[in-house]
Amino acid sequence: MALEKSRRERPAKPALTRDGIVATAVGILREEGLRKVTMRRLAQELDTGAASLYVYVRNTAELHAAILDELLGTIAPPPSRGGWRDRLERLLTAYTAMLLEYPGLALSALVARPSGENYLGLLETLLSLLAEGDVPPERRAWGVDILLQHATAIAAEHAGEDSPEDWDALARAVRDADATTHPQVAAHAGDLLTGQPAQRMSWGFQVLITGIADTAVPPGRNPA
Amino acid sequence: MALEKSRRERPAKPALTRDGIVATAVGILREEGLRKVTMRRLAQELDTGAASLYVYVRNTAELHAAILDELLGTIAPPPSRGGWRDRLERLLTAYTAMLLEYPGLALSALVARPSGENYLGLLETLLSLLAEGDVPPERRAWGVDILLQHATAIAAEHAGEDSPEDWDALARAVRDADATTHPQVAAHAGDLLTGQPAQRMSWGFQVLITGIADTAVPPGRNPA
DNA sequence: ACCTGAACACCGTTCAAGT
DNA sequence: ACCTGAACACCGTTCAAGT
Repeated sequence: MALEKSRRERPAKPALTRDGIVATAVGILREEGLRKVTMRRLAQELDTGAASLYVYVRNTAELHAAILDELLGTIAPPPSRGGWRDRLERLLTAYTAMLLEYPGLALSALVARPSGENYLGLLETLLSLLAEGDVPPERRAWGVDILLQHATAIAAEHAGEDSPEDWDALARAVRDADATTHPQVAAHAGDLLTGQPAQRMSWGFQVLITGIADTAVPPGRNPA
Repeated sequence: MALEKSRRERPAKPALTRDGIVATAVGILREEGLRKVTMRRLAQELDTGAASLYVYVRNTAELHAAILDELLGTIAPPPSRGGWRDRLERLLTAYTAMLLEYPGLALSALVARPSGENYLGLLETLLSLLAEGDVPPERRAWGVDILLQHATAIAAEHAGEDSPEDWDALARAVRDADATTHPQVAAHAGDLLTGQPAQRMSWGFQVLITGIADTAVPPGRNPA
C-alpha cells in the first residue's frame, strides 16, 4: 500500500548516474536558469540528498562544466559551403548564441573549461577552419583559444542583465563625461554606448580572425 | 567605565561612509581575497550589521564595481615615450596584471562594469592611444570595448585557479585525443596547452590591435 | 560502493522597530 | 535619515552512520 502510494506520487525513483544528474541539471537550467542549478535543488529534483551527488560530481564547478559540454552538443554544425571566414564566424556566432540563452553558464565556462567530447569536437572544427584558411599552424592553437575566450566573454557580459543598474550607471557616466577632462570619452560617447549587439559581435569576430591571420607568434614558444 | 572599556577594545567606531566601506572592502580583498568580501564580513569589520551597508551600497555587485574602480586608480600610467602600439599593450598588460592579483574581481568586472572616475580615465587613455595610431574614429570606441573585454577575460580565466582540476581534465582530454576522430586537436596538442602566459597575452593584444586597425566597422551603425 | 541525514559554516537581502 | 537585530530563504561541502 505504501508502495502503491509512492508509485502514484513519483514515476519510480531512477537510479543515480552521472548522466542522469547532468540531464536533470540541464532541465533545471532551461526552466529556471543557472542560479537554480544548485546541489540542493538538484538533489531535491532527484529525490535524494545533496551529499549523494558528490559520488558522481566533484563539485559545483565540475557540474557546470558538464552541463556546458552537454549543451555544446546542441550547436548546429556550420554549413559546408562558403568561405572559411564566413563559416568560422557562423560557428562562433552559434556558440555565443547558445551561451546567451543561459548567460550564467558563460561565466562558468570562462573559469572552468569543459573537457568533454563536444568541447573537443568544437576545438577540432575550429582548428580545421583555420587550417583551411591557411593560417600558419602555430597560430591556429592560440587563435582558437582567443576566439573561444572572446565568444565566451561576450556571453558572460550579459550574465548580470537581470539587474542592469551598473550598465545604466556606466551609460550615465559616459554621457556626462566632462569634455575638458575626458575629451575622447565625450567625443566617442555615441559609439561607446550604441551599436546593434549583432553588428558589434560580428565585427569583433572579424577583428580577431584578421588579427590571428596577420600576427606572427613569437619564435621558440615550445622548448621541449 | 563601560566607555573606557570599549575605547580600549576598538579605536573609536568611525562613522559609516561609502568611501569608508569601499576602503575596508579593498582591505579585506587584499588580505583574504574577494570571496571573503561579503556584506556580512564587511559589516563585521565595520562593527555594524550587514543591513546598515545597504544605505550606501545597492547590492554586492555594485560594491564589487566600486572596489574595482578603486583599484583602477593604482595602475601606473603608460610611459609617454615609445610607439602607440607598445604603450597601448603596456597599459593593457598593467590592467590585466592588476586584475590577476584578485582574479575573482575580473569576473565581476565582466558582469558589472565599473563606471567611476578611474574607469573613465582608463577609457580616455585607451581612446587617445588609438587616436594617436590614426585608427579611424568609428573603430576606436568599439576597439576599446574589445580590448578591455579581452584583458578582463584573460584575468577572469584564472578565477578558479585555487582548484585547477578542470584544467587538468582539459589537458588530459586534449593529450588523449584520438588522432583519427580529432586529427587537428591531436596535431596541435602541444600549442593548445603550452606557451608562456605572458607571450600568449602579448600575442593576444597584438592580434586585437592589428585587427582593430585593419577591420572596418559596418556603415550606418548609429541611426539617430 | 553507494547513499543518507544531519551538521558546519556560511550567504544576500528585507523589514519592522528604534534613534 | 540612519542604523539595527532578527528573520527569511537559501547556499556548498563534509562526515559518521547505515545498507
